[in-house]
Amino acid sequence: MSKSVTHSYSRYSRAAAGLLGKLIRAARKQRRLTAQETADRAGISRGLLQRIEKGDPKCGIGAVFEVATIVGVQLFDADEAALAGHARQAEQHLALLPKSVRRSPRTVTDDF
Amino acid sequence: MSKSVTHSYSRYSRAAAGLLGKLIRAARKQRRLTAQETADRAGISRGLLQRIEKGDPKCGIGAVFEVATIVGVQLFDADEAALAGHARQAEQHLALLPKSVRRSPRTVTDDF
DNA sequence: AATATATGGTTTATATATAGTCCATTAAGG
DNA sequence: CCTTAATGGACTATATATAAACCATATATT
Repeated sequence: MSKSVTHSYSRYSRAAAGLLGKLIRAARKQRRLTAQETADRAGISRGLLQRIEKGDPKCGIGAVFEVATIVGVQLFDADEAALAGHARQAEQHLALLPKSVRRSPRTVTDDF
Repeated sequence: MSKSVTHSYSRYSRAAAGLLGKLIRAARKQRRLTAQETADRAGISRGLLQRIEKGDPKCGIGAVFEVATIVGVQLFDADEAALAGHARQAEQHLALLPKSVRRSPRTVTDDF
């Protein structure tokens, strides 16, 4: 038990995770899906689903997205086709940028 | 090494995680942020940032959202205020739904 | 009201994510 | 070019997420 670092997240991140959890829970209820059934379909445990719906930031993003998909919460406002399009666009954008960022010698613009 | 279950995610979930990673990476380059610097600001390791940008579904959603916020990728199209609004709305919606879903007695509609 | 079931919250054991190194490669900028 | 830094990819130790089983409570349905 050397030293737990207890990472803390920004208010926004916590709010985002919490919101997503609430949306998922609302969507699940709307579809009248049992927690157990939803967890089974997602291939996760009921306990993990509880934490996801509670907005626990330590849940794997894959599990969260999986559940979101199952209960019908759309990420990015998109269907899979649009998803692919976005990905392509993101990649093209990347191609135009330098492959590695190099900081300017003078101390960086780290303004607060 | 008893038995790794190797959970598999749906195509959509994987696509979503992958897209988010690409968006994050593109945004980081646009802002000319070093991987190390970004990781430092997010309070995570550079290795984890790499996995996030690669779209690894096992990354914690809190870490992903934190990085997304830092590099300026907006989730849910919203600022923090709108986030709170969404949360309120989701909660109100929940209030209207039964607190526990009950499956109809006849075998469930589990059609494949 | 009675009954059956969904949910919330524990606990424990195990798998695995993460941090923190390391090294090799690449590419930016002088 | 040459130098310096950023990146990608391994590897290890440790913290922790997850599954599974459990119990108590609340709630739906008869």
